[in-house]
Amino acid sequence: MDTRDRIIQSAARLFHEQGYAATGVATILREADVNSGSLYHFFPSKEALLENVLDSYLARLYPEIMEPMEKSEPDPVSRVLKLMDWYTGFLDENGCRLGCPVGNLALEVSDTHPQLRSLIDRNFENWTSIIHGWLEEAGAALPAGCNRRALARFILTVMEGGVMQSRAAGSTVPMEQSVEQLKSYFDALTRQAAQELAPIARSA
Amino acid sequence: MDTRDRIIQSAARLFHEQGYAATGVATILREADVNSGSLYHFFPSKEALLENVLDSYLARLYPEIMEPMEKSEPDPVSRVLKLMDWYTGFLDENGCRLGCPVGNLALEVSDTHPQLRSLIDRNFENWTSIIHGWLEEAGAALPAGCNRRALARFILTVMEGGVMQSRAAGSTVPMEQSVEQLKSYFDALTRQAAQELAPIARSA
DNA sequence: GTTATAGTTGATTGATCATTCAACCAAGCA
DNA sequence: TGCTTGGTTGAATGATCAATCAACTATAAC
Repeated sequence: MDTRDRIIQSAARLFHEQGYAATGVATILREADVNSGSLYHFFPSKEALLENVLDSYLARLYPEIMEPMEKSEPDPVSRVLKLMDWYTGFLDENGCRLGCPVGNLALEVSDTHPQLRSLIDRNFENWTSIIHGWLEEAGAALPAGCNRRALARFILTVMEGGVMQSRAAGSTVPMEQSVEQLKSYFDALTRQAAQELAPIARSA
Repeated sequence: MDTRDRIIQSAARLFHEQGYAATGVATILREADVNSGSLYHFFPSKEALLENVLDSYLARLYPEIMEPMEKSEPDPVSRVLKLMDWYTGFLDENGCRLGCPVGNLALEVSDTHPQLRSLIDRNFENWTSIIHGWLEEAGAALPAGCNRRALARFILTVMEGGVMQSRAAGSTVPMEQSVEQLKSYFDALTRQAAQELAPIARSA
């Protein structure tokens, strides 16, 4: 890996573990085994470095997380449910630490750094668009009148909110309970969709 | 207001606006119009000061936000829906900035400061317990088998996740869409509860 | 009036902060 | 061989960081 990529990788890891403000440039330099001059040769500032970290997150979401999901699970609704479990598992594997690198930055820098805010937003939009695609792919498995864009947003909302509480609790319980509720909502939606398709059938 | 309270108030405001790491003690001193010796007379460290800020959040949630809600809206289900709108309104009034002071800190310091993490958790638990109480109060308006504790957690999850995305987007749309979905879930639950109460009646 | 207690003052500490820069080096090309 | 380009070195900068502390003041107790 070349110097530039090594800097981005180290910065990404440290920003994720410690946050943006709490991470010193000196620590990034040590971690990447690079001198300060090299870092400032590639990036004009610490903020610009974070911009590149966010760019790399944006570029990697689909090929590294979403595309493998598509290949391992053909049914779009099951795939969405699987994704929820994947996030819960990720949280568990890390002992309820770290969480979402983009979400962390969203709350830390959105108000004070407009440029970064917009890049974070693009990351969220990208995530939402992919899931939106899956939900459209689900076709009649979801109710016809269901706002699938809003539903995709809602899934991200629940993932981020659940992760936040689980990190604070030091336990996966809040995340699991949130996912349980979201799945119960999904159940209601798919049941409604099934009824729309077969309006004659009735439950006892 | 005495010196100690002035320090806590200024610290709370600045931590909320800029984050914990990004806020310097010198800025707090200037804001509170206090000398450093005074601050360190009351609080042994910046971290201890944040602990007191979190204590004050914990003490103020019920009397300042939840109790007024209870007094203005007697029906517990309507009250929960009203609370969602209240958070959306708060976000809007602040131009999609600030967000939840506890949520911000949860993502910034949970991993690195165990003491603070536990205090943040207590704030979330407090919030959840109050809403859990409301949902129990709702009685048969919700399905008998519904996990009301998990549902209370879920509402907090959606609030925090929605606020995060709205701050990143600089727009209330993500928050509104998330609340819309949550209300639709609530609708499904109350409809189910109504059916449990009147099992004979059927829809066309 | 004396003495203790609680709180205030603000200069000072050494560490760490992000950033700069002149010197240096290796590879490619003339 | 000399020149250019892209990258590296690491000491140095001034600002800001959290925290300290000895001196000082106001209040209350006796």
